Amino acid sequence: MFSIGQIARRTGVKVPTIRYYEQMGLIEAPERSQGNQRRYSKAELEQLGFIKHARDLGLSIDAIRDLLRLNAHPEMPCAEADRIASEHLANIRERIERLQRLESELSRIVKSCNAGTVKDCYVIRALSDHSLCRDEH
Amino acid sequence: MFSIGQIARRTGVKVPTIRYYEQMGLIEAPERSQGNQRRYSKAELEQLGFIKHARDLGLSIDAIRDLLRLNAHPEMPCAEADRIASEHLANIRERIERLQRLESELSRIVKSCNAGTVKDCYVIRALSDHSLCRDEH
DNA sequence: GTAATCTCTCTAGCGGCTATAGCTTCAAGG
DNA sequence: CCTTGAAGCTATAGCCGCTAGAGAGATTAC
Ligand SMILES: [Zn+2]
Ligand SMILES: [Zn+2]
Ligand SMILES: [Zn+2]
Ligand SMILES: [Zn+2]
Repeated sequence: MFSIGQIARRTGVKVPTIRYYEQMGLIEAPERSQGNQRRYSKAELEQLGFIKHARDLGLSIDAIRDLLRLNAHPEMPCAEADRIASEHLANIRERIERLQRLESELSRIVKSCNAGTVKDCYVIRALSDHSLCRDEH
Repeated sequence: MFSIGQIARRTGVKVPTIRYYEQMGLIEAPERSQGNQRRYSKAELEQLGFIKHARDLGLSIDAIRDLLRLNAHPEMPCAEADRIASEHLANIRERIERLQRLESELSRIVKSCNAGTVKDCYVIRALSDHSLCRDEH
């Protein structure tokens, strides 16, 4: 049996975050000690590790809840899990593309300023006028 | 003189967002009509366009506030504006790198599942075990 | 004059935590 | 057994950048 602090240290998830996950229904309310403190089993520790890793990979709480439900039914087909992961991947790719458009626009803007006064600053001018931009964002 | 709805349509910034920007100190409280409705000048319309463009480029409210203050002092050196833009660019580059690491990890994971049952699903296994990952995230 | 459309303020909610306050419980040392 | 200090408890509020809704009043077009 582990205290909340112990599983926090072992998984790298902070104590208030663990309580938050419980509230959000990611983890079941665990057993309690006589003095009402949370006591976790090894299985619960591992589940929290799963959640941590999924969060580190950028999955949302909702997506993780669905994945945990699937994980509890090992004989079901995994198509749903694969779909969640693929959708997340597509989402990440979109974000990368958007950020790359911003990156190219911003690096052009930053390079174009020859550091004079605000009145002549290309950064300021570019912000005032989207038509100076190369593409959309 | 423009109503809030008119500048919303012209700039593409939604009405509640304009009020929010006012509350956040990005734009001054404008004149009011006899019936207490906001009335904007052309200069204020343009300033909102500046804000919209800066937001579209991903700048934070705080950064935009600073840029607007600089914009009001055309004779000052623009080093500060350039610094804000460069910092933001660096920040975007970091986010791109992080997302690219996630992308490569996730695309590997998604590709590795041969769509069987949950018990054998590589997506689920990879989430349970970070040591299956190629790099950190 | 009336109806339709804006606009007003105020409040609450989103996601994913994080921080604080004021309390209780636990574990270790004497 | 008792004390002390760390750790845990609940409840509440705050972060960012909006967005949504309620219930009221203002404006505009016909
Ligand atoms: Zn400059
Ligand atoms: Zn632009
Ligand atoms: Zn699978
Ligand atoms: Zn990993």
